[in-house]
Amino acid sequence: MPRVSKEAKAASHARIVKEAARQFREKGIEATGLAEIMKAAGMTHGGFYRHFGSKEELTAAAISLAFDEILQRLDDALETGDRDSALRDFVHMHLSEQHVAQPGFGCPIVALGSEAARGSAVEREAITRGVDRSIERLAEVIGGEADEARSRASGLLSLLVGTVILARSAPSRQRMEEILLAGRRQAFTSLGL
Amino acid sequence: MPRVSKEAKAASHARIVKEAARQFREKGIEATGLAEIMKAAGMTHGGFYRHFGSKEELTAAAISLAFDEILQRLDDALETGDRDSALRDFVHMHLSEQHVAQPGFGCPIVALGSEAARGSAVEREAITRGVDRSIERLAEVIGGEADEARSRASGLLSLLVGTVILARSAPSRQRMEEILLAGRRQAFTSLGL
DNA sequence: TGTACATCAGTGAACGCGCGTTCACTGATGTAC
DNA sequence: TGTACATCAGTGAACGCGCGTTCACTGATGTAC
Repeated sequence: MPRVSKEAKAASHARIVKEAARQFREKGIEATGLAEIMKAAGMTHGGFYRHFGSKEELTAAAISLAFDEILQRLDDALETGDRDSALRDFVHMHLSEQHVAQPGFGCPIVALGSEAARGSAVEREAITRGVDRSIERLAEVIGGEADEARSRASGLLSLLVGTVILARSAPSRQRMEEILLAGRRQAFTSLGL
Repeated sequence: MPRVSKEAKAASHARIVKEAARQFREKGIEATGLAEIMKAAGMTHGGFYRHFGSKEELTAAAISLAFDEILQRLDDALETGDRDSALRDFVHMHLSEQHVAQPGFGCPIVALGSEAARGSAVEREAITRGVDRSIERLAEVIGGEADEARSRASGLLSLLVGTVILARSAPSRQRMEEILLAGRRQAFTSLGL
């Protein structure tokens, strides 16, 4: 069948990164094989190295994509409402049962933070960069004096990340809801919403 | 050389779990080999199965030990001071540069939460049990009306866990300190300390 | 208390498996004329 | 515009490595008499 057009290659490339971003968040980086990702992208594993030099490189790209997706949601919320309602929506989205149940489409810090921080330089840079972008963007939305805004953004993000990790480790649905509710309460209180 | 006395076996067993608890938190569960753990415990890998039926079993034991250690620190803080100073100490300990720099001796939720939640049933139970114990113990220390105390405990733990994850993903020492400071501020504010 | 024997903690080699990576190959695409 | 040829995206088999697990073996420990 091969070779394939430039456009088809670009589409393949995008599918690989997209599937990687989903599967890494779902099962972890080490636990996900390149063959599984390539299969989900509709190819066999041999072609992988026409797109990436190593699994590490793909991991970095996948982490970056995951941050793009989640920050896009904040921007989307900002377009449909004012600052306060956007922040409220973002908190509700982050601290929802759906987010807890679907790690593959959720926050990369929650799903991959610990693992990526232990990874290679490119992987660490990708998560580091994403955390920095997230705090910066949240601080812009929160507004007010710069240092104060960054501090509140950092505290909010910490709370959101930690709450989802705890919720995913809850022993029952009831406990999970309790943890999410506590996180929402504290988030809204600290934001003054 | 073998066989070895009952006491010596118990000591070996304890060393294996202790080394596992440290190395798993440092490098992750999957990334740590049984041979490395056994070597650090002063043995060769072959003897492992005289102590555990599988790596999963060791993982569960190591996670439980890690929770014992960290909850002990809260109890220690309580013995040397009143409730408020114990909570302050616990927050300062959790949100310190030392904790960020030494995952091997730190919070198992931060280091292993995501990975363990994706693991086998025994691994999930260990992390789940630990999260539950932590919230319960913190709620006791916070005191007051039960549901309110649990909610505050849950929110506090979420914040502590998320802050350390973010701090470990910071791009520089300065950013790390900024994240820790923001976490401390928010923790003390929400506790009214 | 001493002796004979079974047990079993720990050793070190080996097994089997899955994984990341490599490679020869195919044939459609892109390019040079 | 058409033709000849080089390129290279994707295939599928193979390689090498590390890991969890197994196993035959050793010899000190624990036990039964």
